Amino acid sequence: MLTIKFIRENPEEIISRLKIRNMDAKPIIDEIIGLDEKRRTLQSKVNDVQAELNNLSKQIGQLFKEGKKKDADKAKERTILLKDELKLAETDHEEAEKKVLALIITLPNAPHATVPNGKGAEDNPVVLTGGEMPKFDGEAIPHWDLAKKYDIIDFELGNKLTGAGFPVYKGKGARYQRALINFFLDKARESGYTEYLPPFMVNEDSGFGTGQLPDKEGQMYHCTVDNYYLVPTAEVPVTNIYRDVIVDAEELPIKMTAYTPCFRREAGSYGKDVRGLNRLHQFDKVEIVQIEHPDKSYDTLETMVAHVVKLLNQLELPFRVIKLCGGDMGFTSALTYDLEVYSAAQQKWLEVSSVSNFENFQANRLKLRYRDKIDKTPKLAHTLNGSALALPRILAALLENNQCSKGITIPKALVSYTGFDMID
RNA sequence: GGAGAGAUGGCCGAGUGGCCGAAGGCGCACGCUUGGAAAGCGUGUUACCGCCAAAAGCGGUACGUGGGUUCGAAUCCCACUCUCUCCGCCA
Repeated sequence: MLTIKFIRENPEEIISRLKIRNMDAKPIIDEIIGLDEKRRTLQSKVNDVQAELNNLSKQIGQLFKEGKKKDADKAKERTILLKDELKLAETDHEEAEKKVLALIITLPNAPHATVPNGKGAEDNPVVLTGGEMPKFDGEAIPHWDLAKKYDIIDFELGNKLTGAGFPVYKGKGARYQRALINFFLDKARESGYTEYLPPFMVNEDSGFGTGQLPDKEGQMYHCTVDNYYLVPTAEVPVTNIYRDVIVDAEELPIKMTAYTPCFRREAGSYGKDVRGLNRLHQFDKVEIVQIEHPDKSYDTLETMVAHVVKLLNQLELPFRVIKLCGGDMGFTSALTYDLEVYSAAQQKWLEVSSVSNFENFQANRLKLRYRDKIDKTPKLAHTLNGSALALPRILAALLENNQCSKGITIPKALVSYTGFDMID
């Protein structure tokens, strides 16, 4: 959520930055500013009446004490008038406030000035590539067939137990998952992130804090009996640790990592893209989250991307980093890098990580602030997060790219985690 | 699931209708003291919103949440939420 103060003070900047999202925000910004002005006028009115009322009440108490009942009764009559006036002004004020909020909440985050223009995924520029493309003599087998051949992932069994999109990992498949989770958590810890193991369900306040609610509840599984939501990403519980918190500026940056399963209803998903591990209702992911000083958040974003790049190098996967254009960015982000790995058998790039700076968009909802020694008033912090990494598509690429006549090899960096160097 | 207790500032905790944004303590900051520290003494220390170009200042709001009674509510009434304790069940 953008702050009303920033909108009020920098309307032109907001409008031009939202233009990067191909959005003409002028009408709505104008409306917000107009309503906010009205709101402030009404607040002054409310304040004045309330002040007079407070004064009168004090006087009445005093008069009673002095036994001047007549004067007190006279003052009481005046308060009756004032109370009506107050009620009216309050109602109007509340209404204006609600309208402002309702409009602001529809505004996506303002993209960073360096976000490229573009309509959709095809316009995202590649900013970095790395790793070696796999070469095969014959046809590479897609991972869903490999999974069956080596009996490591059972999709049909998942259908039986739950439904589509809930695969069952088995034997070396299950161990491979566990190895990857441990590997990712260890690497994050080595980079200075504190490991958390958060709840896998969150309440409504947490859903609102990171921006999943109120609009996107359809994407989360909802336990209606208790009104809890299954986490769609560790970002939600981990970032919400700092909801309603004021931290000392010296504590920044705060670096956290967590593994959680992620649950997504993914209402709109189609056809061949959802085969195998490409799109699931439940998947595993290690997330990295940082809370940072506004002056440093963009440098920090780069270090987070570098961390993920390092992981992909260690996994020996061919990858590319793309910068999302305005038309392809998420609602809450100011700047996002996606990291993709190349899948040999599917012959396409698969998104395995998304690293974003949200600036103060989440912090404003979370009321996550920092305080520095010089200027004592708390200010909104910046939040960032990224996948490091999401497992299923990584596993898909690892299976497909490392297949050979004898089986599927395991990257060197992982062998000490898996306890085996070949799936056969 | 059953019974009971409770929710006040960064923390502990007092406050049962006005003098309470809230005693006292802890913590924190600054100063004095000291060779240095501790102790001691003194001063200060909530957040949000509005007015103001800004600072100062002024006004308003907030004692779990929402409503009600009253000229006036932390305090009385109603509803809700959450927490804790005991019993039951259970990994």
